[in-house]
Amino acid sequence: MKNNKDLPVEEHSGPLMADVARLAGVAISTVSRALANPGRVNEKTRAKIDAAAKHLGYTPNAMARGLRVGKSNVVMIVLPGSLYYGVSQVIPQVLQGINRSLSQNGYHLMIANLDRDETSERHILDLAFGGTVRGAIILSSDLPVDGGRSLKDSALPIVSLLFDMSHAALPSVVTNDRQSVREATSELIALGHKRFLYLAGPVGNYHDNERYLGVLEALAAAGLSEKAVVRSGGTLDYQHGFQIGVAAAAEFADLTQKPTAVIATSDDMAISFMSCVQRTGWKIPEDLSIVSFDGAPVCEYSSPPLSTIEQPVEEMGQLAVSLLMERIDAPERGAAARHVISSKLIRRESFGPARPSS
Amino acid sequence: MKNNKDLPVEEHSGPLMADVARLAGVAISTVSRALANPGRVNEKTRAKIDAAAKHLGYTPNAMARGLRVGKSNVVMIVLPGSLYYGVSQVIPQVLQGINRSLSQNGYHLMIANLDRDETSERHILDLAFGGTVRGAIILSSDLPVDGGRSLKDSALPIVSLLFDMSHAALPSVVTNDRQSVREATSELIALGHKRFLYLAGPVGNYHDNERYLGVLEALAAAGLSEKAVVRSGGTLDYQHGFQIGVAAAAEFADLTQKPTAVIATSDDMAISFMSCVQRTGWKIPEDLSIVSFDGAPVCEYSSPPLSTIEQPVEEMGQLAVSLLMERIDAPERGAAARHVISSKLIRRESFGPARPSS
DNA sequence: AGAGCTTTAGCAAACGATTGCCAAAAACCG
DNA sequence: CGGTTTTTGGCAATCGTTTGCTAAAGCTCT
Repeated sequence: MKNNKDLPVEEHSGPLMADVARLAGVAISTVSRALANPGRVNEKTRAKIDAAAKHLGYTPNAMARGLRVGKSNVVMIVLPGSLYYGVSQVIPQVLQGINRSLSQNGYHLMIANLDRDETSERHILDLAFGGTVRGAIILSSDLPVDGGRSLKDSALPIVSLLFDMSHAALPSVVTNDRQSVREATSELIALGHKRFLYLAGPVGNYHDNERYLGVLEALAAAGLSEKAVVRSGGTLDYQHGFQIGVAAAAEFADLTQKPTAVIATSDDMAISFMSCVQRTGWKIPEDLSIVSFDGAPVCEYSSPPLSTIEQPVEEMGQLAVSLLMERIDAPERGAAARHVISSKLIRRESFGPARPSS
Repeated sequence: MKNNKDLPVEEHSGPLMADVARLAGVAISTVSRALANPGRVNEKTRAKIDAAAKHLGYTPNAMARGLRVGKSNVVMIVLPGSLYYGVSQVIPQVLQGINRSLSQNGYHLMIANLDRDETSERHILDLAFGGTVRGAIILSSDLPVDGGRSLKDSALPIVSLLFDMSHAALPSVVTNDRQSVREATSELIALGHKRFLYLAGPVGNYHDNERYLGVLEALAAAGLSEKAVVRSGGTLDYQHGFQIGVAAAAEFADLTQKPTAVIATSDDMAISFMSCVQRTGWKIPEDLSIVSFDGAPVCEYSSPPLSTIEQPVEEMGQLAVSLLMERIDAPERGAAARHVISSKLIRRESFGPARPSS
């Protein structure tokens, strides 16, 4: 390395710990201890050091510390490929809940990905194995894989949010999708509805499974056949939320026996569905009742206001973080509990009694 | 440091560069060169090294590299306090555009903040001054400050997105808000509208300023007085988008001279406003025309479908990233251009000719 | 004042990679 | 085969912090 002492001044980052030590008139190791472990140093010198640090605008170099102690203060969040995946409208709230909790614990939030292509997978694993992140919160049912590496094999503390991955030894924070949908369906049945249209999410998706099962359970409990529900869609990803609703409306128009109630698995599809069928003369809720899922704020202002099952995503994010903190502090793989937070139906004008005629 | 050679095996992270070197039968420095600068090493040995690295699942430690070379591969995004700030619906798209471009350039995306309290400010500055991030994209008109430190003073390459901060020497990527609103307003005037209601964002907000000026310019160009427009709201933050619309609808109900056209500065407020005034018997667009701003996908499915001015946020994000990359490569403070990307009005059923009666 | 205590200085070895340097080895060429 | 070029090996310093250690210093208390 070329000795560049001859240069006028090095365009370095900022003041170093050594600078603080010099200014405070103490040893560099004392500065380190004062900053990291305030208890182990005399109050007076600690104050002196603090003052010096503040005066210089000193900020410890995170990479140097991270390298030394072998851990970082960053947590990454892994998203599913399609941003919308069923909670489109609530992503910002999820992030907010997570970020707030992380901040309180002194961590930073890194977005590992938004797409889920090969490049992204590699990036995610680089973050995990390159020591950049200390933990991960994953909102997806499949763990990233690239080349020989897999997130599953990393020693990284991970918790799953919105998807139940307790079977894969990941602590999971989920809502009681199935039960909520069952209750909503039962409520529709009690209102006299006997034929249903179910607007599906992508086939095989965890949330679609759960929610559809909820419908079936309610039918069974009421002594109705599975034939009482028509499944629509399932070929499109949640990403195309609005398109699903449009397609479903076309499908609805072709049905000879019209259902009297619709259960949608996301607000987006419910909104576009309503818009389309209303345009063809159907009245909601007089002709057709609708209930959907997500709890997007906009539902309150659709016409008619849309009943939706709201997930307390912010609370869920916070819980996910605190579980992650536990795993970081006590990295016991194994005991992966499934934490259920109740979602709840918000009743609005989009549903009512079934028409006597049908 | 205690010598712990007696411990069975160290729960280290993973394989080191030294392990790769050993397996490939080459020197550690050769491995480093092969990985970082593939050109400077024989193709055959490079292949051997690659194979060894892949076999071990080797991932270079980002913090060690970062410490050594004095730079990281992380870019942070600084958000305004309220998540919604006028582009609520499009935050995910913005992030997506930014993240995709960053990935292509080998960078990772860190969310510096979602709130904007004191803790967040400190975190942001820690990231900036602690060497964690290599650059920043800021979506806010005020730069973080904490204690003695200010983002302004950091040597960090920064670009501003959505807000024009070229006056503060930050390259900025913005839309032509004012012009778009002016054109939309002119279009309404051409349709015979003479009295307007303007649904304002927070007073003093850059976007609110620009958009309101657009309205005024259109009025002036048509020879109309400024009195032709009633300003509503301005006390609530964009965060409360829907509430602004609700409040504005109440205000609208009290007006003795009803406007025939409404210009809203965000889709959220337009949607809730429509919902409320429709409930009191007003017909849109027969009685009242509405145009809003943001280009949220949901507008296509409101009733009636809402005309809105769409901002190409993904494209803007990409441009912001490429500007940032330039700044990183050639850190010339100064020449801070303002890059304008055109937004455009999407015409839907929410507006039409003014009623002759008024 | 000396014993017993807490606090600090100073030293040095990490953490895991990058990089300049020079010599050794290998490959290439006529 | 000698000479030239390309490629490697080894060494050592470096990035900025943490941390264990020992010894020195400061303090309190009898």
